[in-house]
Amino acid sequence: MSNQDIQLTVDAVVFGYESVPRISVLLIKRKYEPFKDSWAIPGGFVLNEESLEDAVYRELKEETGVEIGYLEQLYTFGKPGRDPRQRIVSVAYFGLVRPDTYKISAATDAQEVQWFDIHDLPELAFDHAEILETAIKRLRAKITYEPIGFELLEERFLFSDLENLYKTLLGREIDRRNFRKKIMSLGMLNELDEKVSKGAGRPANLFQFDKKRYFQLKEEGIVFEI
Amino acid sequence: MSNQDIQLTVDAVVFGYESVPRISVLLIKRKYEPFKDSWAIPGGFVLNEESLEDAVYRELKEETGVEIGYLEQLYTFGKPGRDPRQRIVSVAYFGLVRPDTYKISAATDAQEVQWFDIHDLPELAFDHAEILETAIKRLRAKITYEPIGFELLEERFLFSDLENLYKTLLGREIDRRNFRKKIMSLGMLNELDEKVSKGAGRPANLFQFDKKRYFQLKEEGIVFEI
DNA sequence: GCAAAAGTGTTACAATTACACCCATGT
DNA sequence: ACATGGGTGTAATTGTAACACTTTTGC
Repeated sequence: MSNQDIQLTVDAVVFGYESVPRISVLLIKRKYEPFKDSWAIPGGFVLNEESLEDAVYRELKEETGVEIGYLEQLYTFGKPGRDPRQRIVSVAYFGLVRPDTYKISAATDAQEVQWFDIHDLPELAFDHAEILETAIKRLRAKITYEPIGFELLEERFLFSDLENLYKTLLGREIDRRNFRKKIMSLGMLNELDEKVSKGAGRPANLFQFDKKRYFQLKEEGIVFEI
Repeated sequence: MSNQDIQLTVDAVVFGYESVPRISVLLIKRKYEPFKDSWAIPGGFVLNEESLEDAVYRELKEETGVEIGYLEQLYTFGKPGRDPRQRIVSVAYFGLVRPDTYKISAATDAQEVQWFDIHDLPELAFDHAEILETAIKRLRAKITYEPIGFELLEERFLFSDLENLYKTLLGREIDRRNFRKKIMSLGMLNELDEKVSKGAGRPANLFQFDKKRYFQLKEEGIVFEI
């Protein structure tokens, strides 16, 4: 009927955030040809009876041990020749994980898995550089109009963490006062009654993103926007 | 290596605009099972050596005669069971055509091809209702932050056409004066020295979208936004 | 001369930006 | 007491929203 010899894979571009601060991405070192020993985005073939999302979760778990918190479809890459052996079309996803997951997987170093600063990347296999670039663009754009930044922070976080995340990701200075006013005026953050000291300086309050409230507000047509 | 029996297709959700006004979408009536005689989004199998985009252009041309002006990837649909016979993953695209193309293809009615008002749709085959819904959402969202509306109008158009397009697509009234001020302040439209009369009322000026200027402004960080 | 659509400005209000000092803690 | 990061308010500017009358044509 269609005389096709096209294979289907999924790839997962997973980002993390450390308060160094840096945005990092999870890569694996390939064990087999082609591109043996090159770094690559984790991923693999989709099984006959599993959904694309299931395939991403499975591959990611198998290859890196990471369980993802936030995941969305990014783009489908299908140029002939992107894999030197055969025609492979890959549905790329883009995901975010919290620092706790982050540390665990960096420790689970049995396989060759590593977090890389997105500003200090190795050469990548296949067209993975392009995929990664697409994902970074999406991430940067998306934190300004959807509250996905919180998926990169611990559940309870300092306001300064949020601020630094935005500064790092947007690559520019942010006015602390205005940023705080804006975020607070959205009414999606709960201020907790707990303070944390980072060793130096005045202890800071912990905050929590209120997902329920966010969806309520979204219903009412109020949109997240920085 | 991967024991896959997944087939890959592309689908093209193509929108047009008539100054009735209505937004319409191009559908075909299926000739074969499954869903024989149902309406469906045009599309088909990707050939082994062609890119996904090439496949969309080809299928669309073959099935509807339409040559697309604007095309972008929409989303990839891959749930098992979306095709009753076999596992098929479909990369959906979303496209826009100008009214001239529009009329030609509506006339080229040899095959069962038809434009449907997006508010008056037939039952659709497979999961095509979901695909179409995704595409409509994207279109609605996108005209507010990218100048793709112009791809639905003739190259030279009346300001009122643009206004009606936005009114129709956004489904709400627009203040004519504010809309004009805003669009004009972007500096992406050329006002031509030609007037057109629509039978009744004062003749209106023709306008043209200045793509070069748009890309210049985009470089400078000025963004289109309504 | 009247019906129909095009064209145009001003004012009130809301949102955004710019900007600097005091506070609470650890050492 | 000083170094460090946390927390806060106001004024100027800019952008957005609301609003109605005049102009040009066809009939």
